[in-house]
Amino acid sequence: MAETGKIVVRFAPSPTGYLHLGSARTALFNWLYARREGGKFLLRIEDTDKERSKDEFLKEILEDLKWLGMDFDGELLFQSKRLSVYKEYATRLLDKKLAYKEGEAIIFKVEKSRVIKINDAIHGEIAFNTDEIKDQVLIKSDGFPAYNFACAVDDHDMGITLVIRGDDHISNTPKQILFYEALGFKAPNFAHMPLMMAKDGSKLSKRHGGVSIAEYKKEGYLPGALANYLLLLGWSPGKNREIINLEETKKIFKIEDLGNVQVQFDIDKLKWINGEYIRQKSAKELAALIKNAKRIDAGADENYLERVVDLYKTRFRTLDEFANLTRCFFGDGFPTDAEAEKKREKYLKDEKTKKALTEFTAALKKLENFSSESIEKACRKVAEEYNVKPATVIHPARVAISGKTVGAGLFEMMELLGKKRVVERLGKVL
RNA sequence: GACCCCAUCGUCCAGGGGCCUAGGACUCCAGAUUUUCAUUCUGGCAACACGGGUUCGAAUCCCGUUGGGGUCGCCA
Repeated sequence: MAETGKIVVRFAPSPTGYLHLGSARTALFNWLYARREGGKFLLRIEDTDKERSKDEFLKEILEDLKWLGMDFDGELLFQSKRLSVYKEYATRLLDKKLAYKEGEAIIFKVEKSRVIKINDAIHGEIAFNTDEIKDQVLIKSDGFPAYNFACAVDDHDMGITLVIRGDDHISNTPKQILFYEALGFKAPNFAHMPLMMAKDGSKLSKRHGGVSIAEYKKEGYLPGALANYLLLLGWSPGKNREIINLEETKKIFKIEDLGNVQVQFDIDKLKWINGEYIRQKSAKELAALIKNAKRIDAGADENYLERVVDLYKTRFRTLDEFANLTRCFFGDGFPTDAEAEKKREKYLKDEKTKKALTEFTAALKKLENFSSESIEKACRKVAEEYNVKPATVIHPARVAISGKTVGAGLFEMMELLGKKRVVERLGKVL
């Protein structure tokens, strides 16, 4: 199967769960390495756990990889379809007396007091004494191969030249090397990447919020931004650069540049990067994304949606944030924040302010050209008449029309909402 | 516990013997702009884990300690 002289790497998920942030990062570095070296990026499905493997997980994993921007070469390889291959190799070891049977299972006999050395591309030399390694199951009683055996056999058969995987596999490596030796195969090279932990240094888990790529997709993170962030964990483009896309990265990525230090996932930085990517996109592109993801209920007019996006472009870092921020533009059922309501009431307790706002509302009603410019003119005029700062009118007005104390410029918001809705909403609080 | 990996601001990354009174980014704080928020701009807080060596000189090399992490399944 293997072409000589060519770089071949693989990503080998087991379809027993969704694609995890950590696995996605591993996949990304594999993909980058393959693309940079002009090699192949293969996908192998490790579905030897009959109970836990599910089609829906596989489907989602494939979808998420694609979403993040990775493509793979060749056919998918399913371990569950290669049972006879593993059995044959195991039988070979049985014949050579390197393994023995225990019931239906086939067990590999580990020779004691040997030193197995790995030359890891990230960690350098790592040595193990085989005294630390127990005899290894090759074929389980159910006829399925054990993980390490299937992994070694497949990496060989697929012609893998470099295995890039997490540090949690370091201790599996000497076992696999033993299998390569016994089978008479040349072992691939290895690169073990330090693991990703939660922000507090503990294991990345559900309690720390999202761990699956699907969740970030759902919350409205952009794939390029997520990939960019993951890239920065253990790698750097240099020159103090932070924002870099996959296209550019695949031209400069080198496996030697991978860090050997454990990293922590920081949602704040991800959000910042996502915000950067959002600001790079046009309102049109963002509107399309928002529409596709059904982020807003109303079947809003495209042009209108684009204008809302434009107004809020610097104010949201995820599509979810956009949806929460702009509910008042897509129907009258928007909620009013408790704090905002308090502020509005406080403003309107002042008689002068209330009168000014009433007058402002009346002026708006009479406006023929409901543009932000003329709205602003009207606002300033009223403020002057009542001898109050424009802000005194503006703040309660914003709460009235949007339910929030924060948002875009009031006059632009009003123009976009249109006279009818604005006057109605102001009337309700006066 | 045994074996293995790791150690620069809270986090990510740069720095790999003199260029380091350690640089950038996120976060946080302050200021400017502004109708709020955000954006943008300016400034600030904040780190070489500790102890021994080696060396004229160590964040950088070596050893140890401590700390964190991983693995010890007929899970993958």
